[in-house]
Amino acid sequence: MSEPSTESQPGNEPPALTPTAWAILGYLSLKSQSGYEILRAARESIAEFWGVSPGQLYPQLQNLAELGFIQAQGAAEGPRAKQQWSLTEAGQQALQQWFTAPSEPLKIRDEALAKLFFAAKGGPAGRDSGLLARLQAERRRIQAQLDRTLAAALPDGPLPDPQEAAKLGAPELAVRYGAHAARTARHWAKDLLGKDPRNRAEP
Amino acid sequence: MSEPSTESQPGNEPPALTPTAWAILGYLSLKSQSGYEILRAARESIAEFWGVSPGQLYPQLQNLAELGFIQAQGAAEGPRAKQQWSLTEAGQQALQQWFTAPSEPLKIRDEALAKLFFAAKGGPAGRDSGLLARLQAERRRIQAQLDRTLAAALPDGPLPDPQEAAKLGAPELAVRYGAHAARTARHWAKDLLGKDPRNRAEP
DNA sequence: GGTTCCATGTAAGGTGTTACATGATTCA
DNA sequence: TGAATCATGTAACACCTTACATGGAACC
Repeated sequence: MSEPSTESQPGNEPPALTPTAWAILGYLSLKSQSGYEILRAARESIAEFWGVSPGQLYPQLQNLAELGFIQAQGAAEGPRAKQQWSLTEAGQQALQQWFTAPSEPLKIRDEALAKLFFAAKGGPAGRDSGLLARLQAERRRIQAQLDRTLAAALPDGPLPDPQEAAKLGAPELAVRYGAHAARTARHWAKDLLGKDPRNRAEP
Repeated sequence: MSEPSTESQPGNEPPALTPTAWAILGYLSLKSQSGYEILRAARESIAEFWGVSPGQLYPQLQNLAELGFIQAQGAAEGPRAKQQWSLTEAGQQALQQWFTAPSEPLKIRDEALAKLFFAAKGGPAGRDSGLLARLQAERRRIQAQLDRTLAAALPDGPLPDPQEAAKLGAPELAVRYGAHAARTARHWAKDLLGKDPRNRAEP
């Protein structure tokens, strides 16, 4: 009764969906595609911080279709024919509500860090024989993965505002932003130069 | 036949245990304690990157006891009396093997990052109305959590070698190491000064 | 004696991964 | 036609979290 409207509004609660389901809506908002294409795209972009596996994806496609958030592009031909999916109006609204809602806290499972913790805390046995050094080397590998993760979320294409990013405070993110800005500048330059045949030699 | 010995050696494969089980062995290697104490300790230290929940902990205590990696300190008195556990020789060996073995890859589930990804990729609708700015602000919060996570693994107490840490290369970890070193220096100073009554006023 | 916190344990449900099964398509 | 790859789907299992149930201990 007190609700001004039943139309979903930006401030409304998003529906309760699984992580995989949100990934589906997200990818279908970019373009209509099949489940398999979503799987491949996810593996190449968000996999590091937002895992998507087939065992979850296909059931969720059915589920989202029943909820009316996505719809099959054409009638399915044959039992296992390729099926294109597209986002519905309701799905688009749900996605916007998801964007606006507060996020789940970050979850990490980092085995190398756990080992480092216990080995460093434990008796001198742990610190013998280069164990700590090797664990730290493993941590460097993990850190590289974190870099990839952040790079995936700050892609070359659409830019966060530099002034916003500069205010973020966390040194790591600032560094990352610097790298990102440099990369983007290269791309800009490449695009601009590419339009002029005189500059074709320049990478 | 070709194995030189059946005694477990540093290079051997560790037994297949769940993450919670390794946490138990790790904490019992520091001191004998009860399941509840492990739960509390984990909440205050490794929780950010190595979750431990009661629903997993108590069954795993039984499991590890059956495997002979831990043992009950005294006979259980009453059905739900407090029970102390300690690490066995076999448990200590398993832990050492775990330290030495390669680690599972880092796993992250970061909802704010996923939103940022799709909102930035999507149409201009995503970039309207300060949405991106708000998502970036959420990222700053997440970054603070990452800082806490790393701080937990580089505690004040036992130090990784500064020269090793300096070689890590990843700027974020280097920055973190700097903060850690500063904090440790403060603690050292506090300890040293504390021994001399003339310095008691100094924090 | 009742309340509060300590402490162990269980049940239910959700999430996720892997491996496999099956059918379509393509290309040699 | 056969093999490889695309594509969908399922089953089994591992793990995790939450919420709850139960009992002991301490304190008023």
